[in-house]
Amino acid sequence: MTTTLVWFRSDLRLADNPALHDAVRRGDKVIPVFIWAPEEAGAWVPGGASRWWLHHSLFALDATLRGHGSRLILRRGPSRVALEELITETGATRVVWNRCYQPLALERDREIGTALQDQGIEWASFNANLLVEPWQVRTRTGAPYRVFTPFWRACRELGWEERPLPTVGECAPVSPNIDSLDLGAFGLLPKVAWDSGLRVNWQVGEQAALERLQEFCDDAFVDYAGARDYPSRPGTSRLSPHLHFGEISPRQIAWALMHAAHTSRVAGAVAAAEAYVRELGWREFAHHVLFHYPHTTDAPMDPRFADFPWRADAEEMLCAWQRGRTGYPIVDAGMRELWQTGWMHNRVRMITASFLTKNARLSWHRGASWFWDTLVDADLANNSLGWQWVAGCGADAAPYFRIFNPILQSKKFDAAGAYIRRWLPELDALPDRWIHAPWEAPTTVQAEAKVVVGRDYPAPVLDLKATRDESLAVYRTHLQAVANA
DNA sequence: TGAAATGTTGGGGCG
DNA sequence: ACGCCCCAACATTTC
Repeated sequence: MTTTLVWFRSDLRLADNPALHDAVRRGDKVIPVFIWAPEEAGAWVPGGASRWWLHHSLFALDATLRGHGSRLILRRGPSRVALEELITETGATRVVWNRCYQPLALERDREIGTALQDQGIEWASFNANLLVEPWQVRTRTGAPYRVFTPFWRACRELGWEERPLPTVGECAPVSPNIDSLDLGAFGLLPKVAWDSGLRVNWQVGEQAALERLQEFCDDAFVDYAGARDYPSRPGTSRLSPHLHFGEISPRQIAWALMHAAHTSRVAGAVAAAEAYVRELGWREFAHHVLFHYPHTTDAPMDPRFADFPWRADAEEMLCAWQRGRTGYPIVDAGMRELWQTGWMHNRVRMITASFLTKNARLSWHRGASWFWDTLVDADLANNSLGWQWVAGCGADAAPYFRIFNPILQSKKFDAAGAYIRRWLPELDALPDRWIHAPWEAPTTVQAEAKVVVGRDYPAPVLDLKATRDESLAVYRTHLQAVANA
């Protein structure tokens, strides 16, 4: 009987897991393993919130595997060394994994594949985490896509009709002689307990992911298109961290949603499901772009922005933004939601990112780094694409003149201030009329509400109109200069 | 998945 | 009744 190492990475689930499924289907003796090798991620070592999630997800995966008669072997990297040691210890002759697409992970996996082959170890990799892999679609000229709409059309034409794989059944036990590190040895949990907000907001693991999907399919998704833009409403699926760690696959989500839509009696259910699946499409697009343009984690995709004059002397501004102390309630509410829960509503991500890159004119990279460290769903492909999109230097990016006005956005999408009040309790007593721009409230109103701007809540750190005008001028001048050069 | 500036239209107040 | 002005509401252009 073949002993097979199933190398878990970004696929911490038992259902719709092609690598695991393959090993079990063949009747191999399966040894599930996870290797903690943060140094292999280069500059993008998982941030604090991601590590917190990973800890709990590994705990959950081990528990689930134990329910199936197996267990998860934990090892420390380098990945290649750890795998080779395990091969020696277990007599495994085969290694399987599901593909990752970050530039450094791809390189590592390629090297490991070659090394295994040289040692006569069979290996196989599978697609578990994307509807369409980056090399599966090309433009007519054979180039990678740089624009979302044609990319998505090509993906739809390709189709992904295959039904998700079922969860695996009973697995052979893993010999007690095989050592596994204690999960605690990875040091993933914070040294100081800043994670209370994460604990109360999230249930980690495959089971929780499936429950959240079920909940979304049962009711919320039919209102998705109408509710997703309102941060105080529970209109989004909140599946992003589960997706990032592979506790659930995009195929499972797309399949479950389309099934729910086609059996729903609600008019427009299919259109609603498609609107959601389109967002999965942006995730696919981000992976496509990162695969073909691997430098875009750190450099702008649009070369015209290589020497863009981002503000370099605005550390105080960055700090105010990070801590949610800009004086603009919708921005601060978002940044505090992020800090406390490891997540931020997408509409507010756009507002806060526009504020940082367009109004404060700080580099998108500064924002990307902060999100990377604080988001539980931090994902290299999505994060790089999203920030470059807002900054105007990415693939299919927002044009430079698209600048969000946080006050208008706030009035439009949080009219009653429910979201603001949830994250900025100090503004609770301000009437709706003033909640979006507290500094405009008459001093008597401020006193009445016990929120004096400058004392209980920051005065605005920048002038919206002045920074907007300045930013437009800088972008225009720069792009003109580059065009003439 | 923007916002501000500028242009156009049409109803109502008014002499 | 009529022309004129004002301005809200909407449309278009510009960044």
